[in-house]
Amino acid sequence: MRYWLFKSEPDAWSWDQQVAKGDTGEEWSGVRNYQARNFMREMEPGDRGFFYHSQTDKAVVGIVEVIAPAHPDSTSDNPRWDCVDVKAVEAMPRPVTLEEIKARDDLAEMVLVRNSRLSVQPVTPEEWAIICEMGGL
DNA sequence: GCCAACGTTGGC
DNA sequence: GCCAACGTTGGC
Repeated sequence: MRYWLFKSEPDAWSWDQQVAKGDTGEEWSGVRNYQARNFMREMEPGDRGFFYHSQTDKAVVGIVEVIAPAHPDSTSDNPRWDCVDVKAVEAMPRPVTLEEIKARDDLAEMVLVRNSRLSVQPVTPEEWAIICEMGGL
């Protein structure tokens, strides 16, 4: 099982909207970036991911699970764009902010810190454990 | 609202 | 195949 991070602008798709979808989940659609798409193609059902709010929040707010492998993105006519389906698993008891993440030496190598523009990215098991602990899980 | 970083496009 | 121009993202 691998770990990931999914970034979303809360105005476009928020954690609350994800939670409202329940176990049915929702397509992680709209990604139009090859690197991000390629990561989604590597995902398998059961993989876990952080749900990160960019812009106004700039914080990891919840955990999602991949429930369907990569398939064509229904919001694109172009067959090159694939996406996975994810469902909400649980909210972070305390959101972990970008500021807190940046303040830690042991998270300095996170893609979130090094390449802030990538919207779907891998997370190492070590990073996963640290952020879960910071978030009160 | 600004700007840096990055990805994409298109002319050559 | 290179690179300049342009558009977008996201932190500040």
